[in-house]
Amino acid sequence: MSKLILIDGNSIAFRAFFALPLLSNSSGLHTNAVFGFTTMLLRLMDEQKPTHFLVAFDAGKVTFRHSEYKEYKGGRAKTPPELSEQFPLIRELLKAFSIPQYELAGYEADDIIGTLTRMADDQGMEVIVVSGDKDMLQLASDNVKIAITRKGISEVDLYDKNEIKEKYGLSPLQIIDLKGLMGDKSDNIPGVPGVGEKTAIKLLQEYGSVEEVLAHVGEITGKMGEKIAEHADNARMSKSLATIFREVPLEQTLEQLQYDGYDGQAVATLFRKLEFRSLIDKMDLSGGVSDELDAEQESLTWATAALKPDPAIDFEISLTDLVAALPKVQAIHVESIGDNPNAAELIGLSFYSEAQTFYLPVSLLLSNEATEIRKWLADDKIPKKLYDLHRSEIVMGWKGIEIKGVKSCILLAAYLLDPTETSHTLHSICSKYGVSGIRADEDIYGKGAKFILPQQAALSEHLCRKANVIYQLADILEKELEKNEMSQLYHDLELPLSTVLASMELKGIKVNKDELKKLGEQLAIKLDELIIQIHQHAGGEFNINSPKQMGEILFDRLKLPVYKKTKTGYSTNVEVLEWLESKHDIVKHILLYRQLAKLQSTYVEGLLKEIKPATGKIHTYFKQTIAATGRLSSQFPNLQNIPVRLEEGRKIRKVFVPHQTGWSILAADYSQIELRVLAHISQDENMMEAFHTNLDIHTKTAMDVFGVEASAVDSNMRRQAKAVNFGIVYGISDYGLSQNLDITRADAAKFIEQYFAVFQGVRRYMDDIVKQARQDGFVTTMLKRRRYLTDIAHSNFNLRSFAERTAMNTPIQGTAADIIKLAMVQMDERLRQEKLASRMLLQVHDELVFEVPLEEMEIMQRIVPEVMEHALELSVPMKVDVNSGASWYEAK
DNA sequence: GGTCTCACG
DNA sequence: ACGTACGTGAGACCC
Repeated sequence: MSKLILIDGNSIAFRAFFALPLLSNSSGLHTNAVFGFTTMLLRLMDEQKPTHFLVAFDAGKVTFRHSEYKEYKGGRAKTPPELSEQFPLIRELLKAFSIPQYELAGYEADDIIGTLTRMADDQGMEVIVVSGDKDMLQLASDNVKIAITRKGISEVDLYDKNEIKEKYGLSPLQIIDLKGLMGDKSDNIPGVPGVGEKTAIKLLQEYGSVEEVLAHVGEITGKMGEKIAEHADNARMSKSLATIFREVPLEQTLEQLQYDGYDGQAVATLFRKLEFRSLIDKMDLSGGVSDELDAEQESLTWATAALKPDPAIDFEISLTDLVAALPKVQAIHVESIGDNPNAAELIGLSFYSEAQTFYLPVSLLLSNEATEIRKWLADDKIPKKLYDLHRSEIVMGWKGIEIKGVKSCILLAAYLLDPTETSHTLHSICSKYGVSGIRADEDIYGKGAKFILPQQAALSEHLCRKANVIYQLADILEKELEKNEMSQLYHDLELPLSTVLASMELKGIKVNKDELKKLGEQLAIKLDELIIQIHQHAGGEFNINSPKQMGEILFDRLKLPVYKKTKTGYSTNVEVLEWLESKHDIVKHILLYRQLAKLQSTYVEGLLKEIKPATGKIHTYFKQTIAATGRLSSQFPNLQNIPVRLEEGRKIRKVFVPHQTGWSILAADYSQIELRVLAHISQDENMMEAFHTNLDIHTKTAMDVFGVEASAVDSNMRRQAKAVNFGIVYGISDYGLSQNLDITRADAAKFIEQYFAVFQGVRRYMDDIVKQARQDGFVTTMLKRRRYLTDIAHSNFNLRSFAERTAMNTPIQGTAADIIKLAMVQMDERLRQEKLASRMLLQVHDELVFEVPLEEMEIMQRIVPEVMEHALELSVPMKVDVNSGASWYEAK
């Protein structure tokens, strides 16, 4: 039997657009509505298996309904440009799927669908109408079902005649009368004021139709009757507007809507352009690319890579043959399992050459017979390409094996090309750049509890394929980097940095475990006392760690005033608690409890878990390919957020000590690196002058903003000026500043205005960078690091404002990151040159931490600031403060 | 897995 | 009219 699917194209596009976050591909094209539309199509095809198909669109702005009622659809918000630009893509999508599409001037999609529904119904065809608009329910019949999207587009409610009866107690045609009485805000159809769905249904169940209701209006008592009588004309017109016109003069015949499926190649090509990776995988289109490339595919910059034939894979190769094959190897892959590289299990290596590709399990790699292979890996003069140099060096480093001569790291390159990309797995990079030939790790290994290593043959094939695509991707990505002028950043900074980081992480930092345990015991005593006191004040026991229970105690039981709410209930954060502190004695105990509980769980217990028993050290992992600004982040554990602001927490730093007795910890931090960077980038005369004369920048800001002498700046003025400076770096807004300083928005705005009056170069920079971001779609740092800002021209104020602040902040934060990274690479080099035993241990965004033997203390005190201050020359001097002591705590 | 809270620069 | 400061990671709770 034939089955016809009719889609209301505009309605589904709108639904998809508002249901999904604003996705966009790497060229800044928004794709969320297209994506939603696509998933809808795929599901319909899969579940319904239609024999006939059509997507109808509204044509133009004016329809016959406007001549009837010119306010029809008036007051509707304009279609956001982010959606408008997607309509051509949706048309393209339908073309790729070979699905007929149709529109007709003067008519809406509803009318086209209504007409076709009538025609199909007459022929006894089964029909499914898909829309987000409940008006469509009027089309239901024995053969016609209506699918209405629910909760965005992920689910639909399928209505047939009976279900409409069940849900509304009305026949399909009475849906029109329902609209006539209750109106429709979104189409600006008035209906009868005061009549909602409930009342309308009651009336229709009693009288049957709008006309009958009006005829019996005398019987309807009270206000309701008057209202209906008064708005009788409205009701009639509304009904007429809501009626779908089913006699559209169509050129399309039902036969023309026959659907015979689609060409996978055309769809795959479009999906690649749109970067619908998950869909490409789902449809298994990625593996199917064969030798013949169609013209369209050729237009993709990197599609040719897909031409590469499958590698010849040898997993039964002898070690002797393998060594003989090494000179031709161009790419390798180091496979390891586990999130934490310092605890990951090394599985094996694969090697790619044009002639053959082979796999070497870890057991063989570590055998005596593999010396030649390890030598090859450690040979700096043999160029290699791989994916994730940083992780590979750590994993191999734990086995005592070095990798040198790496000229390409796919992960690093992909990150630099777009640091905001959510995933940089080898598989996702392949999809993005049109390289086929590997499956996702998850496909091979499963995930979570289901994780399992496959048989040797399957494992070997998967890893060999990885080495193969690494080889293919290297060229593609490096050409892109070259285009973006990022080659130097990649080769001279980020790649060497990977090695520097790996060596820091492998060394680790010594932790005084006994001291840490002692701290934990002291905390436990205080926490126990606090728990008792808090429960007493509360008049009963509850879990203080549960924000939900805490909220109930404070606001329901103790009836404290509610200051702020979260999405799910009462907010109980520090800001709220500090506001409540004077109102109840329990609050100060809670505040102290929170502070100490954080120390106990995150820092005492958390750090204890990370100490390697054999060495007493902690080995963090600095992620090099996560932060959108170019900063590093630290994991397993995070050593970039060890407490410092409050003394109780700061004591945690006492447990970070040198790994040998007689050594010291040396910490060096940049003073005001971000504001110095801002002074340089903006070339603001006043600010540059301040740094040249080595003034305290916050005091200087206070002097200028308040118009007073240095001697007249009190601590409060300096504090406010400091907050303004922070705000400037973050991309200032009066609202943000007002929150931070707890002042009115108007006062905050005045501050900012005064600030810009004296720092005019800064104002110019802020204006220019936003303009430039709008023009280019991205911003850059001094070293050409790039961040795309897809929302910079968004119609939504919040999204656009956020993008604008990001445009202001990223060049500053990112350049600061560039500078300290440069300093790290140079410092590593310098330590080697000077043959020093001192070791670099940690980086905390503007601070480097070293351990230093006594005899090197003097030279390190000199060298470290020298290297850091001159890592990159700016038009203002850099300033670095150096401190040393027995632990990180003392090095302040 | 999402939410809240809080630690750092 | 809109209603956030920029960038991270981790622990606890709760569904």
